[in-house]
Amino acid sequence: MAKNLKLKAARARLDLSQQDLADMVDVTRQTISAIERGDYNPTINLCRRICRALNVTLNDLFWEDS
Amino acid sequence: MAKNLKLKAARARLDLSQQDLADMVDVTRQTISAIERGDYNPTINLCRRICRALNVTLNDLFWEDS
DNA sequence: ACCTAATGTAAAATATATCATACATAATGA
DNA sequence: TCATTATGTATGATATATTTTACATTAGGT
Repeated sequence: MAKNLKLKAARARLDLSQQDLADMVDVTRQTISAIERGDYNPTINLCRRICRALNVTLNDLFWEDS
Repeated sequence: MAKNLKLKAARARLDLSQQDLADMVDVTRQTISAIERGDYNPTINLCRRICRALNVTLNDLFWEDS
C-alpha cells in the first residue's frame, strides 16, 4: 500500500501530531505512523475513528483519487 | 458492529449471491456473510475491493448514514 | 548549534481478522 | 411439495493487524 498523504495532510490541517491523533482514536502512535506510511492495512473501524477525529469522510482519506 | 444492509442491498442490486461477490473479491463466502451481519471488522483493503466489485464508494457502504 | 519534539523503523509478543470445514436454517423456483 | 440454492453460524487453524519496547533519524524552534 502507498503512503497515505491525505491522512497526513488532514492531520496537519488540524495541527495534530501523530501522538495527538493516536490518543484521540485509541491506538499507538506507531500505528498512525504505519498507516500514513502505508505499512498497515487498518480495519474499517479504525479508519472510521480516524475520519471522525479529523472531520473527514472515508472517501476523503481512504478512497481512490477522484 | 451493526448489520451492513447497504452492502446487502448493493449486492442484491447486481443480483449477486454472497458466493459470487466472494469470488470477485477473493475471500470466502463466509467472510462476506460475516461482514454483512456485522460480525467481522474488515480491513480497509477488503472494503475497497468490495466497493469496486459493486461499483460504489467506501462512503456508500461503510460510512455513516447521511 | 543545540535541544526537544516528531517521525521512522524493527522485532517479538499479543490481539484480531480470515480461512477451512461442517452443519443448520431459510429462501426460492418448479 | 420438494429439491436446490442461499445464507447463517460455530469452531479451531491460520494469517495478519496491532501493541510494546527500543533505537534511529528528521524536523523545528530558540
